[in-house]
Amino acid sequence: MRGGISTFSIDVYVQEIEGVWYGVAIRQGEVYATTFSFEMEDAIQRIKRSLPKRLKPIVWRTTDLQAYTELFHALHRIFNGENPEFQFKLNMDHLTSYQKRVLLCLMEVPKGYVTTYGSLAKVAGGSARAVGNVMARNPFPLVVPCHRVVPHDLTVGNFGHGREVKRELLAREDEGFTRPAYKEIEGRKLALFPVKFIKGIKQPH
DNA sequence: AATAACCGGCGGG
DNA sequence: CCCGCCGGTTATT
Repeated sequence: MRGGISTFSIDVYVQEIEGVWYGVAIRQGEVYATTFSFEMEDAIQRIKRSLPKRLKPIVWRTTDLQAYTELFHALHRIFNGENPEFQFKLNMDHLTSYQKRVLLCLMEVPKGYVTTYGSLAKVAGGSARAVGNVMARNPFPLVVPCHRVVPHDLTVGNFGHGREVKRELLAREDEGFTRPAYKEIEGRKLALFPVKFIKGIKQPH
């Protein structure tokens, strides 16, 4: 192939659980992308968009409960506001160093809290705008919780799956926290706000 | 390789 | 509300 870098195939699996379609891209035991959608085709398209050009996706629809049951169910549990162990290795080799830095910081935001684009930028570098760019292209939605990033006025803000879905995800993640907190990352403070602080989040009663 | 256009934001008036 | 700026990424030349 003319001395160029060869292309590799990567397996893309989709599976439906309780009305939600989940998708994962896996190669040699490592996860390259995850997604969810309410339509199978959309889930496949979202996964494909996340993959680097040189990876040729091969799509499988899995109904059998074998290799990746645990992975799909972890995604489904996060979707439902739970906090499962996630022991699969994420492969971020195809991301820029800035994307990796932002996503790794974001993984420090625990369920029940949100942070802001600006605060994430202060910790990870770049600007709030740049953080927004990273969020918009997050290859691991749910696993890397980009739904936990909101504008600094604590409105819900935007979301690739629609802001109503973002609102619902956050409402289900409520842990009853009532005070802001922060997490120290490399000497800088990442702001954490209870999900209750977000404007328009339904209170459970 | 260089430049422009595009945003899931912010902050000041 | 408006506006200038933000800075990484992608599209265009």
